[in-house]
Amino acid sequence: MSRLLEVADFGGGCLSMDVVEAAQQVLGWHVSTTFGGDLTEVVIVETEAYRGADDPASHAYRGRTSRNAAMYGEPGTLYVYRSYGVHWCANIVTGSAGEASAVLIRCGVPVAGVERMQQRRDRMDRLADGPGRLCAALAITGDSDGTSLGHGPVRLTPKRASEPIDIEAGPRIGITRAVDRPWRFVARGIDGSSLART
DNA sequence: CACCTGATTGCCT
DNA sequence: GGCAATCAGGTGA
Repeated sequence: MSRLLEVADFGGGCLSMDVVEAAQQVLGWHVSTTFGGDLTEVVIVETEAYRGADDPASHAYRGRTSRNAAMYGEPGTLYVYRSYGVHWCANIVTGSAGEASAVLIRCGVPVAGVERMQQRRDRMDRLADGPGRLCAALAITGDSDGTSLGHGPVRLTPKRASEPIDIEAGPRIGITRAVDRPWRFVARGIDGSSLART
């Protein structure tokens, strides 16, 4: 081994499993960026699963377009899209290449570079509480769409301790199709994911 | 080509 | 709680 790997093997292939399972597995993992030389990092505490062609709420439900092309890449690929023409949202591609399943990162707790994130957000709190806010705090934009979370500008790190996390499941937010699927997952007890959602 | 709809957020009344 | 910002894709004429 130890040759340059094409695909990052996150925690023993966790990202290759079903997206609904992977969305729970990545709770507690870290996402970091070093744009401008400043390290900023959060712990993932809330996710949503979007399952490729099977899922009416997925961007990939109606097939490949220029926007969702990154979803069809290898597991561990970063998919970034613009939401409502205003914000950026970051996803972790899972499953197998071509499956187009991805985990939306909805909320993170800042653990490094808090000051830098406060500058980027122009506020002191609620720095990464929401998919658009999280990308703003980490300075993730469409420029990083399609890059590898293993060796790209945006890095994903499996959690070290495998202590069980108390996971609460519920319906996904902001969608109108397949609203009955309880594919939103919140890690309780890590703190920071407790703010009201209207 | 025109119109509608979002995997959202923050500011306004 | 209401609603504007802002644009790519989906849909249908």
